[in-house]
Amino acid sequence: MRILLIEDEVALSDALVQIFHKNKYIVDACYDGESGLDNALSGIYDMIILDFMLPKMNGYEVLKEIRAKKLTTPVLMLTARDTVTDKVDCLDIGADDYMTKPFSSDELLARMRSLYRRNANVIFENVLTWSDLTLNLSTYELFCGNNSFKLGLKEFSMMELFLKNGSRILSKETLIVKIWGYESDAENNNVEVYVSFLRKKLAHMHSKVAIKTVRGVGYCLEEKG
Amino acid sequence: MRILLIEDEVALSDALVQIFHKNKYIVDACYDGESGLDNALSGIYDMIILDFMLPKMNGYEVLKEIRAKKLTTPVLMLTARDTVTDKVDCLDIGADDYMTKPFSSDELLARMRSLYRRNANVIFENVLTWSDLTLNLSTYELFCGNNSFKLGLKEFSMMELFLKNGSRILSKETLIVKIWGYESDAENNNVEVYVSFLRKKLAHMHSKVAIKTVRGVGYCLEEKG
DNA sequence: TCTTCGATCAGCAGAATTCGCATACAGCAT
DNA sequence: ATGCTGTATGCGAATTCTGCTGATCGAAGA
Repeated sequence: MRILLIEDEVALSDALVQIFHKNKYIVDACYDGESGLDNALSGIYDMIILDFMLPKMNGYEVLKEIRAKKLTTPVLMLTARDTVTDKVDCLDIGADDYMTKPFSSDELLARMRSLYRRNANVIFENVLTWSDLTLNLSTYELFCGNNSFKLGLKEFSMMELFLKNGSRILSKETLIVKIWGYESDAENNNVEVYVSFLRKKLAHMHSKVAIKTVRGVGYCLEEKG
Repeated sequence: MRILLIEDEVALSDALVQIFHKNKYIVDACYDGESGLDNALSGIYDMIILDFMLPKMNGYEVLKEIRAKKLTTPVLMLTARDTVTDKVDCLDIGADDYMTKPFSSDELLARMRSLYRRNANVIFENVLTWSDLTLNLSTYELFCGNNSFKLGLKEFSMMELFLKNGSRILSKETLIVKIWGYESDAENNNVEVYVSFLRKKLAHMHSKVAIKTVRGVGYCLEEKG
């Protein structure tokens, strides 16, 4: 697991880096908001540990910018500010957890494990992967080996849902609600058409993955071979 | 969002139910560990709020059992115990967040939103088990040991009913209503045909479970050996 | 206890109908 | 113009249903 630590108190930062190393994590440390944001946007991290009080740009702004750029990396806020509104604000703009100083390193590690466990194999470097498929969430490109396709918005949304759910079956109603929205008059046929488009592209790329239909129920991904 | 609240302090439970209602969440409340676990295993919830100190079975045990049954519903622990080891233990056996009493309801709601947001597009794994059989409600797969079968829609609905009712007898009329719907001209023979399909698959998997016919009444599951 | 008879059930195979697929085309926005 | 999106249609496939035959069960009477 690769971690980005954004924390300006050098003593604390160093201590955490040591602890993370002991736990076999790869860590990069930043000491101000701007460089933290730059590094975060590289998209290579599995988790970001973010302090609130930072030089140049505070943690709240960094987090906001990260989410505005559609980066989905899990963020754990780590701060001395413990008012409820601070916590609520951060959680609501996209933080995944929030710990107040002073804190126990064991608890921090446990919370990181918990967060990572739930998102394991789902999002890595801001792309979604499943079997030999990789979907870039920023460019809407779908990769399989050396081949790639740029997907349209609807195709992309559908592929995203499939990749996030793997072999779990998604009903057409679910797909309609998640892709076209709760109130829409999209019909089953719309789903079928886009499934057909995606299948065509998967075949072109010789992917091992196929979209399997479960008659009367919905669709799911399936790995061939 | 449908929430299961497992909390034995009635005053707190009632207050939370009110708060959840205000936020348009659907809530079911349980007051002890055993009934909480039963309800959790139904698999219909999007999130579980779980107290630690509970009659009959404590929260730790409930959580352990939930994860042992491969249920992936997010669980937020809510408890008076605030030692680090308690937190670490719970997070490591599968809790997604941990709050200590007393807590702010606003923070609770924010943490719930955060947890829900991150998993918004993921269908949680839900399974039903009885004896050596496990039915994955997300993939329509029926497992027995290493063997598995993908079930069709009607087979699946029937198996789901059987597993939910265990050794309780289900009449053909009940099965018809639940599988084919209230208004349908499906006849007893339809039920018999699908019972036969399922029996064939159970035999193939060498399951200890058999569908027993109770002549003139209906069917139920039976464990052999 | 054994036998008999009617009712109920299992299992198969082929028919039917629903459901899904692919393609074509029109509308719209960029 | 180009590409994305939504709608319509006929074909194809798989599940689901129906009808039938033989098997099994259980009650009642000898």
